[in-house]
Amino acid sequence: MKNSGIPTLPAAPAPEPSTDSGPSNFIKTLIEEDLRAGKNDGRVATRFPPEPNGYLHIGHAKSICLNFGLARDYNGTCNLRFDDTNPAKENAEYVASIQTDVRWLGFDWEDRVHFASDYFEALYGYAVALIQAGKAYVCSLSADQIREYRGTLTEPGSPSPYRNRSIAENLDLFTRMRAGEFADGSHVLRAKIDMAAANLVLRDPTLYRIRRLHHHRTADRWCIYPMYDFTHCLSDAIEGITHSVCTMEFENNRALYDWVLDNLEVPCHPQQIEFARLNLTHTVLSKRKLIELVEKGFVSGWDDPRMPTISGLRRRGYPAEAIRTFCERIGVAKRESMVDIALLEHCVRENLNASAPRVMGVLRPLKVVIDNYPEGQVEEMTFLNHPEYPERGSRMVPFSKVLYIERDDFREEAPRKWFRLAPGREVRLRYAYYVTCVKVVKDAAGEVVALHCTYDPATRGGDSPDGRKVKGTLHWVSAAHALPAEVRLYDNLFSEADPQACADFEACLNPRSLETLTDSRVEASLATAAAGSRYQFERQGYFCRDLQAAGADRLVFNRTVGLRDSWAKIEKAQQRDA
RNA sequence: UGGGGCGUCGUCAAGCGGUAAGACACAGGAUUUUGGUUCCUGCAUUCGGAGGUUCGAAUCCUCCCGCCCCAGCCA
Repeated sequence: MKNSGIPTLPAAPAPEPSTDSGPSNFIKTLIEEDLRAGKNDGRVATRFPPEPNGYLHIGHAKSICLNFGLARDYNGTCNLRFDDTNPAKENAEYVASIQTDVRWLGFDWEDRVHFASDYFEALYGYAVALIQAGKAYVCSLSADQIREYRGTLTEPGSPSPYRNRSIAENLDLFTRMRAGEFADGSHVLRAKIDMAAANLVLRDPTLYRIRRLHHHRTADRWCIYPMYDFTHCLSDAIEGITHSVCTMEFENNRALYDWVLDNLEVPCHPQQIEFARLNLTHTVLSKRKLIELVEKGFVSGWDDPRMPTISGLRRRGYPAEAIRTFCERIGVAKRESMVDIALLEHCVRENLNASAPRVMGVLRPLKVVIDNYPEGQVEEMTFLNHPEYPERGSRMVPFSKVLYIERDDFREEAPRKWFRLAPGREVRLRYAYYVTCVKVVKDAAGEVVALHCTYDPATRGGDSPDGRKVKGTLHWVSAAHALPAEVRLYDNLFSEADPQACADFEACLNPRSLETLTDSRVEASLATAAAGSRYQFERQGYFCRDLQAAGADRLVFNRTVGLRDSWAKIEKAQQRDA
């Protein structure tokens, strides 16, 4: 620092702890306490345990960022584990998509992909051990009867008539369950805990059920499948997980998680910690609802750019880094919350503003003829790829007599504070010339079909030597040089902030969530845009070349998110005041 | 009328007995060849409510109120 002669300031305060691991939260606090107490030999091991029964969404991203983030922050590990104990709902397509999505989000499980189904044999052994300890029994009540015996929230349950079968009989029955001697649903294995427990989860929970279903990994080797509560805690213990992070709805299940581990000889006893799942305005994040949107055709598929799925957001053009930033900013706590989707969009704009090259795209073209521009002349104008970073270079864009500008940039009758084009008004064409509107051409229906302007040759590049100021700057494209493109404008899937609260959630769907523009024009440099590459169409928003349509004969761009639009706000306020 | 959890700005969220961080949103203003970006400024005398303890309470105690989860052979 140069000596400015300014008196020395008091010593600077100690630097804040490094922030690159993100803000703290109650889980980090807890882990730090464990570390200080020397628990788990200072080891931190987490896991992300999806059930492969659907595509991952932004809510899962919160959990992924949390679990992998914890491992990163404390020099630990995070496993990817598929909780695949219910073959009725799970399949290999989901397994594949989940791996793609976690990787795309930027996380690496190295060689630690696991499947609960890999533990089926071990789990069976644990079940046998429980039976031998007199802590589990085969129950031959029907599902309906089990429910009746369970009691209610306020009344205790009553013991199953099979509760006191001998260990030998239980062992025999359980062996035969595995051997396929019994029909589906005829018997289950239950833990013998307490039918009067205030926590319903502890009223002799089912551990195994008979299901003759083909499993995507174990094929037809098993006809009995373990339940979540039995599987999850043991899988955690087998993998040496230290902190088993899950969402709040599993809080009641923690008692059972602990019971199983306390009543079996296991390598370790991980700690289950619950946090609140993410809710986002104007969308739904329940797998059931998401599946419904796909199956009823309200969207084109799991990766429809309107979907809150990772694959949808990816196709929409959301950078993985922006999603990670979002997950960091929303924090981690236990209270139920509803995050404004505006925060997600903010993170996306913030990321794209810095990274996306600027480009010209006219969404709804309006023809403009420059009357005093020489017929047949073409000038190459210099456009900056990113005005804030001149080092990112520039490119040449052709200018000619016939151009397209945005329809929205012209008004026959200029409202108050209108900076854009109107009859007699002068504006700047970005990086080109000042032009003045001298004539409006309409068709028989009175629709404006073209504009005639004059240009000021002295303003080449967009600056006027006489210091004359112009308030509006418009983007444009040369009619003869631009490329036709299809542009898809996306908006919130639901018009209501909380679609869950809608009596009929289908009625809350936003009818304008997708608008397809088939006659847009983009600058020629976009011809070679890679699938998935992102640009800012100046003054419009951020767009991404569609992943699916990239191979087609025409250019297709998806609007990731629009730019903030303060003119829209001004106009809205004017209408309100009127 | 059972058990578990949660109530701090419009929305998230710090705070852990010493006198309410931050972000988004919103509202002003400055700069601007994107009405973008950036930059200033404003935005909870009060922490669900009522009592109490204390020199001092969002933080401790008591009672009350509200919201969420649990009665799958789902996860």
